[in-house]
Amino acid sequence: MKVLTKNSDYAIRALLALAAKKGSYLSAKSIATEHDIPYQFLRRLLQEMIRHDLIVSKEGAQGGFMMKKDPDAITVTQLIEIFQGKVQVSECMFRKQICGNRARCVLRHEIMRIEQVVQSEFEKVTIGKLLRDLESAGLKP
Amino acid sequence: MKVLTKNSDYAIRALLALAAKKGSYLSAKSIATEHDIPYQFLRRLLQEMIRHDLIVSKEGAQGGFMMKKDPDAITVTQLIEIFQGKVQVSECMFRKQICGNRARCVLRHEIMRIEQVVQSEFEKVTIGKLLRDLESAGLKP
DNA sequence: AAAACTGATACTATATTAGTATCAATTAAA
DNA sequence: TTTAATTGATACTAATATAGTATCAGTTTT
Repeated sequence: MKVLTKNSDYAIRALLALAAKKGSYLSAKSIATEHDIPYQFLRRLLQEMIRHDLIVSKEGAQGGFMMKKDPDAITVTQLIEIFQGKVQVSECMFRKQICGNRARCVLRHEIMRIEQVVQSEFEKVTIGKLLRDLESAGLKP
Repeated sequence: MKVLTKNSDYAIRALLALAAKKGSYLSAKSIATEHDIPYQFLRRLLQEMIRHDLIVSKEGAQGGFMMKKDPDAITVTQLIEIFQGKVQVSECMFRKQICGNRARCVLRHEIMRIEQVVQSEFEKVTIGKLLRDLESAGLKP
């Protein structure tokens, strides 16, 4: 079971790069080569992040992408939701015979509790936090 | 992001059925029809669970499957590991440029911490617990 | 005008998940 | 002792998700 797919993985890395160069434009190409992310793949991810208002772009030569949203306000949960869909333990694990009536389904509570825990753990991790962790270790993203 | 696939979902439901009828054999067919699980699919899951010593089988007419391991000793984590592989947040999210040296990678700690939380949450949920929850709600699995 | 870019979108490849089919061997019961 | 009900083993197909590639039009700087 893999929690983060390449989508989210690459997106996080690209955001770290942009957050580190806050205020200036980075081209998709430079991010792709520096972080070893497939170029066209990355471009799609960047565009998706524009649609979600995390970053902005500038077209043309010397153009590129720049951070828009506060890195501390971007959580891993959000990125997972964008690129892998909302975290859900099971669509409804207890259907039909077992759970004809959802309201009565005690198991749903258990499952939903775990969903909450997983989500809240990922919510603690923001791009800003990851960046500071990296910097305090003397690594640049 | 879907945490439980059909594999695990069906396996859990089958185990609940077996745990409820502890001591007697239930055929794959009866479990499949009662719980609306595709018959041949279920058979493969049951065989996999035999290999992992969770249940035993008896061949021939009136044969079937029976609980072997204590339901309280079967965690959802184990089932996820059997049917979806070990829980891992990312293979190694921070490779190459960022993390040429794994030991130095502070982010790995963050990621591994979340892995631990996710796993331990699922470890709290055993088949035994789920069964009792169901029963105390007046539902039979 | 050319080069360096993004926007949009279509396409292919690979892996995972889900489900089906088949045949041999075993056991209980008619 | 034959038949029906079952598991064991395994091969196969279908659907979906993930990963990656390609192309062309439009924009901006040089």
